[in-house]
Amino acid sequence: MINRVTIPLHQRLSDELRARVASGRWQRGFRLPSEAELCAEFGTSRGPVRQALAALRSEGLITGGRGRPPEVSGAVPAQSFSTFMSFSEWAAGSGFTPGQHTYELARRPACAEVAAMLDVPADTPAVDLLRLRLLDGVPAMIERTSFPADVGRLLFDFDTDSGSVFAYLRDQGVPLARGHHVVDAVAADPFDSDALQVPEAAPLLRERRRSMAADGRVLEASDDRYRPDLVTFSIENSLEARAPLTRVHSTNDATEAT
Amino acid sequence: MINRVTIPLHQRLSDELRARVASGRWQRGFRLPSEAELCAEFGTSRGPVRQALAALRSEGLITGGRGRPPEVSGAVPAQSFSTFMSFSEWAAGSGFTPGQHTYELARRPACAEVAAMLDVPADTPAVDLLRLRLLDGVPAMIERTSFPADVGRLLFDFDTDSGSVFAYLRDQGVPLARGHHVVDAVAADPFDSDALQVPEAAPLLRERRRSMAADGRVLEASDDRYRPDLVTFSIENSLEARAPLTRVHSTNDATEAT
DNA sequence: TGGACCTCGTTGTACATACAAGTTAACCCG
DNA sequence: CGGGTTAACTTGTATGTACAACGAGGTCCA
Repeated sequence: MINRVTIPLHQRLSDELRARVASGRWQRGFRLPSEAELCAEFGTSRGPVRQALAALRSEGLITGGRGRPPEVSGAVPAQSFSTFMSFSEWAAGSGFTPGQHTYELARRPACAEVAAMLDVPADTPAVDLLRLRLLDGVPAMIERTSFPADVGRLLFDFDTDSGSVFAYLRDQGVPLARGHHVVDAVAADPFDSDALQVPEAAPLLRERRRSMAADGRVLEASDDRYRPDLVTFSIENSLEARAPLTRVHSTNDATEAT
Repeated sequence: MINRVTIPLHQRLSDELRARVASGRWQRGFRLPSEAELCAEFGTSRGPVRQALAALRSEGLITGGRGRPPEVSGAVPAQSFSTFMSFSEWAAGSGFTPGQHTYELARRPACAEVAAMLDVPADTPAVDLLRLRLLDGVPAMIERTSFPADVGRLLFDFDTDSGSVFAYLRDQGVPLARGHHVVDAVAADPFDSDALQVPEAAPLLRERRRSMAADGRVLEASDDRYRPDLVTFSIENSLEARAPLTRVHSTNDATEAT
């Protein structure tokens, strides 16, 4: 039974503060109320307020230090687990219409590479999914995903052209809990260049991902290749907060600071 | 005057715990002592202990939840601000010998791109630094960095072939506090391919960086191009902890989990 | 023997308090 | 009028307490 009646107070606070920033009510540079004022407004003690502010700070949304009330940094906010894991959710949240075209959904014995990524013996049954992902109808990413058979089996009851595999699997109870990502660059192979409409051997931004359950079992492994003129990754770090990573639609320059 | 006599308790605790993991005394999967035991060991209250554990958790070093003592996750630990900002520090910490060869250190009016990155008017005096970075003597990265004149001026008193510009500037009192990074992929231009010893138009992993003071003034802007077979970026995220980003030496595969 | 149940230990959440450290703004004096 | 000092305010750090939520392991009964 799912028991979601009690949302912790500090989380409700951080959600509320996040919403005020997102709505534009609190603009960049806005000096937010002191902890004491927030306590008074929400009728709580300092603990939850500080916990909520710490969460926003770790996301890079606010800055500030001892003696000075926090300020809205206006930086790119860090992305939650599901937003970072799901292309569809990320695209929708960024104001684009995500799309997809499925080339292949196949069950076959795992080849050596797939077996290594899924952490299973070679020739174990696996399910491979090959899709082209679109942003507002424009080809943006080639997605080569493999699943263990018991997870991939679910996909044959799902229209992979309809939307988010991540959301579907989560709704089916697949306990995705952690992700490990490696980002590098590769040259487009003939298939990539044709699908993404770029010259052959053009540089692509590649994210290799392994998604795991809490106990470490690999539930999904993927090789995603992005058109770097369309999608990049962005990081904010500072002396206080370590670097959270976000995937960002690249508007052909890195100098979007106003 | 630098006043560093008092290191906060929770930070000493997290440093100690981090050290135990790094030393191998606490291996992957090790179930660490309960909060009560840690309190007893260090003679503190639960507050600092929880603060230290929260720091480790946000770095992805430990996992765990309600009712279950935390466990060492064995994941790639997040990198601190200075480790992530400094190629030299990162390389040394990863077990490599960093090296560098300076092509050019020049003072000239900022061109349009540099001016935009540094957030100054065009033709403002700026200092450009062009260096090849090495790992164990192997070309790994091309670094094109620009500084405002008052910061770059310091470099003319520094041997840019000797080591870390980041550490030098920090020691000179330059208050680097925040970084904004954008990662994408580009094709090697003729100069890149010659310096990095890769074919022309080979894909390179690019990190564009703007380093700022706490008040937002840009103190450094850089375009770093990595050989993707030598350096990649790595991210761990989870339902609890958002994604910190790390730069990782790529050992030609992404499946280094044992 | 096996399964349901309960208890105990552990972490998450929340409140109250106190002091230290840094920032800001007002104030006073030259 | 300007500059330095001071006082008030704000956040960081730390302690203590209490209860809720959850997991694991043992116990008891069928």
